[in-house]
Amino acid sequence: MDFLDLENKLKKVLSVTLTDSAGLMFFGTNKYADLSTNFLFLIRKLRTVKDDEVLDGIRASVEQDDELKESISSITILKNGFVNFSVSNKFLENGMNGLLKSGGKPIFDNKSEKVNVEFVSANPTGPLHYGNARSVYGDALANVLKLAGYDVTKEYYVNDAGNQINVLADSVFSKYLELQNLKPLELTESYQGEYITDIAQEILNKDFDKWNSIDYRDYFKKFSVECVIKLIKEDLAFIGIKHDVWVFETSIVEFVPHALRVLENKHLIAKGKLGKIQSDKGLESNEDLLLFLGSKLGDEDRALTKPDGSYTYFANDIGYFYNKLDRGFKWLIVILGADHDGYIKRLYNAVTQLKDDIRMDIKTCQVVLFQKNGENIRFSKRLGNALSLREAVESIGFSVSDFIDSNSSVNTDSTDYNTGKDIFRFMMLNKSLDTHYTVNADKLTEFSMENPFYYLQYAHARISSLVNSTDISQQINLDSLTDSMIELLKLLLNWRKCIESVVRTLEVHKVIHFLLDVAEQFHAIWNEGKIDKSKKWIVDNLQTTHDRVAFASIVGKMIKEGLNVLGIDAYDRL
RNA sequence: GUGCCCGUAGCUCAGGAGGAUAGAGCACAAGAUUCCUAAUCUUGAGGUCAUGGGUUCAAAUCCCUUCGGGCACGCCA
Repeated sequence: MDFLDLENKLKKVLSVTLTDSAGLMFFGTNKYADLSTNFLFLIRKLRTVKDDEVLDGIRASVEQDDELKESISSITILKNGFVNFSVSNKFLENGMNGLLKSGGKPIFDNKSEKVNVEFVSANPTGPLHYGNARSVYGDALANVLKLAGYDVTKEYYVNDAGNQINVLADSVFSKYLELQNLKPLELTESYQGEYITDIAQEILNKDFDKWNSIDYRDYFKKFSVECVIKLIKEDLAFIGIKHDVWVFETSIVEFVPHALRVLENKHLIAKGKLGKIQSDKGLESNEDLLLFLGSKLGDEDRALTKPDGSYTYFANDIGYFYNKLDRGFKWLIVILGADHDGYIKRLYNAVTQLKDDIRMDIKTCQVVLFQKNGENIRFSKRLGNALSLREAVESIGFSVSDFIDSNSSVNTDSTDYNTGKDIFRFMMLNKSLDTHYTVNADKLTEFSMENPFYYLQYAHARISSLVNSTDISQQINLDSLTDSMIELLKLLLNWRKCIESVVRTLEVHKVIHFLLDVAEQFHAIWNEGKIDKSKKWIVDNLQTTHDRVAFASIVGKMIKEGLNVLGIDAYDRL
């Protein structure tokens, strides 16, 4: 039993007297109480009541439920109208020993619902760049959902069928010619960057001269995409991401007709003209196209075919999501870049029409702005001047190493950790996806050393040093804890509530903020012990010491579990 | 012009299914360690929550106006 359970139980009891429980809210541990509710405000709206009578009513309800009765020690109503609950020592002690048993891991029922989380899905035309930084959010979100009992699949969709793949193939081929001192292609559009040369060189090393004479494209496409995907996988591994499934656009086109048939049966497809033809791209003729009638769903009509009869990207996407549903997923989550914002509406409209009783959430991440010398940096993948994801991560890791080397009091064992990856993930997961986040490149060191990352790690390291020297049994007595420790315990009992909130809002950064709150209280308690010896974790009394250290171990495990869910290591030493 | 996101302390950002005196880190000022890791803690200063209206017992939070910034507005992907 923790605060999540307590709330749910109280909600059930209290909503009986309300016609509509939608507005019934609970406020977690605050300076007024362990748990508060706006119940009285709501009941006042329904009828004129006397506060005391409402209070008696609540007390009577609580009395009738054994668990509530045991968990709640007092209920009061303040003049301003909040109903405040205090929890009993029994609740705290039971909750604490529950946490001890579960080892910091929030326990949820197995929901066994299949969830697909698609993220990154960058076009396979080059290594990942800094703009893909926020993809770790999708990774962490998938982890949290897994923790909350869902059957989660992390997926990457590879757009290996579009025109930009032709551009990639041409770029590589052109470089391939150049390496042989032959005349390169004259391309209006091409990808630059070392990796293009690397790929071309690799083909050259294999002595594939024959491709000069016949249609080179198919071969160069296939080979180049393979190479680039390898690069992308390495980049992802570098920041701790591994997708469960990679789906190729070329492999799902067969599903497109099936998907379109479903929409057709719902009269959402028709032949027609869009009437918005630009005349400068050789598309003067306004031919009849297959259209998705988004106008029926609050959007605009969208083309499903091109004049040559082939499917548009949109049509292929519908086929792809049909395929996802075909694989049994009930909840589809997609993390897109802000530049795909205008695409969301049509995708959502089409996909949610494919099947009943599914849930779809499309989240966009706003751009991470990168500043150097006080100026914003713009990147272009085409020009090859993009700061790569890898460079960004390494630069963080290196600045940390530099600091460690120059500071003799620091234990250099920490170089065992992939600090760059960990800090990078922490930075990205610490902010809401909606925020327009600015990273100052000139202050990467500052970001490394002054950011809350180490604050949190330091708490974990301190706990590790305590726990290592003590054997921990299965039982902790509440009496052994100081008041501040009990306050911290109350916070810990909100852990599942935090996870539940992430599941509801899909906002992973709440996890870090929760952990930082925990660390803050922990550090404060630690320093109390410096002023008052009786408040230290390790004291003269053996039993007290055991109980306190055991409690600290819960805090440590929770921090570790929380960080691990986010794909970040918890450090035992700094 | 239209759509989405944002505007909270000097800076970077939390808080946002409405709720009690608006928070953190950095930067700034002053303190704390003979003893569990001072990468810590305590205290201080710093705010018209962009603006103007509306809904409500209650608005940083919800709705509308205006202003400012970001990202998009193809039969490309």
